Amino acid sequence: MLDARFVRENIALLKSALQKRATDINLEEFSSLEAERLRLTRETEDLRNKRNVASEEIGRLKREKKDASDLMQQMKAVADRIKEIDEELNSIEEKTSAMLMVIPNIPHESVPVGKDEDDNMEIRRWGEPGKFDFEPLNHWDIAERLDIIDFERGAKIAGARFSVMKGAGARLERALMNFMLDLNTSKGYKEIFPPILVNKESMTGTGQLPKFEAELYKTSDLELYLAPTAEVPVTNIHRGEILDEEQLPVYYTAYTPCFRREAGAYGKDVRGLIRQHQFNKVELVKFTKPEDSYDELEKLTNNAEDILQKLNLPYRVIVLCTGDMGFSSAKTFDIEVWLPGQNRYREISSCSNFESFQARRANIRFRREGQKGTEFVHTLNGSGLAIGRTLVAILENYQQQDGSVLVPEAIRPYMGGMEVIA
RNA sequence: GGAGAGGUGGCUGAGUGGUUGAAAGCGGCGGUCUCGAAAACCGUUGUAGGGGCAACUCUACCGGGGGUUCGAAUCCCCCCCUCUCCGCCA
Repeated sequence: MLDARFVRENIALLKSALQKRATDINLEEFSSLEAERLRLTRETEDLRNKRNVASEEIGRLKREKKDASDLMQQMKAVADRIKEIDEELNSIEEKTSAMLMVIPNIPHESVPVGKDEDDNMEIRRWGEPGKFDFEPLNHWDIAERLDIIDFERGAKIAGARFSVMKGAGARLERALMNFMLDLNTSKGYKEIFPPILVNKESMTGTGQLPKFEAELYKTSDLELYLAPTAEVPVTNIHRGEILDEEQLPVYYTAYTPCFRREAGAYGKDVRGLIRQHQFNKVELVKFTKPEDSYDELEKLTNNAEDILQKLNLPYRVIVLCTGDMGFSSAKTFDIEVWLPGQNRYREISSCSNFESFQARRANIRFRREGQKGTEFVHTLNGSGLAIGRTLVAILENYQQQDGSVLVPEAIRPYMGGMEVIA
């Protein structure tokens, strides 16, 4: 969420920023509603002041056993008027906050302007895509041959886009979680295991609601949603809090399952593990001072890359253009891993700086040493990494001609020393 | 699920419907004292939004939302959360 005052005072700037993001919000309407809101606020505050003064006087008169019925009569009228204005104010605020809630974040100046994913820019590559002297298979073919992922039974149990991990596949899934959590915590991220069901306030705090309800699973008898990413519960840890300057930056890492409806992705990635309704992910989350957040974004991205390097998986880093960025983000780097079975790079991590956008929604502030007042923190997060897609990358990059898959050295300790899945 | 108790400032904890933004204590900050520190003493110490160049001033906030009243932390209703006991359960 953007600051209401900022919006009404920067209409022009916003217009061009929002154009870049291919959204249309009626900013003039917002502005005039805001002006009305301010006018009414002043009026009601004046009336309240009048009433407060009079009420005190009434109290004094009564203590002195004098008649106050005249004044009380007058204040009754004032109270009615206050009520009237407040109702008007409520309806205006409902509108303005609803508008404010669906305005996306303003892209950082370093973000390339573009329309869609074709305008994203590659920043760097690491590793060489491996050469195979046989035709590399898709991960679902590899997995089915090894009987480590069962898509059919996943569909039977739950539906399309669900799967059952079995044997060495299940073990590998677990090994990857532990490997990533251990690596992340060794870099100073505190391990978190949060609730996976979250309330509406949390979803609103990080920006999933109110705009993206269709992407979320919601429980029927309770107002609880299944988290689509650990970003939601972990960022909301500090919702409504004022942090001390010396606490910052705060680093968290969390493994959680993630649940996404994938509405509107009907034709996409229907086979395999790439796009599932339920998947596992290890997330990195940071709370920083505003002046540090872009350095911290670089570091966070590097931390995610390090996981791929330790697994010796080739990848590239791209910066998303204005048209492809998520709603809440000011700047996003995607890390894409090389998948020989698809002969292309696929997203495996998305690292974003939300600046104060989420912090303002979730009201997460900090206080500078020796200074009056508070400021919003900047929040960041990135996958470190998506487990299922990492497993896919391992299967495809480490596959051998005989259909077996080598276990990357870094995770052999987590696999009980297993060197090959056959 | 049943029965009860309670949610007040960074923390502990008072609060009869009328200077209560809120006693007191602790903590924090500043000062006096000291070579320095502790102790003691004095002072200060919430957030947000309006107005003003500023000093300052107004408004709101005592879990959340409604209501009663000239006036609500205090009374009424709904919701949320915490605690205790019983039952059930991993």
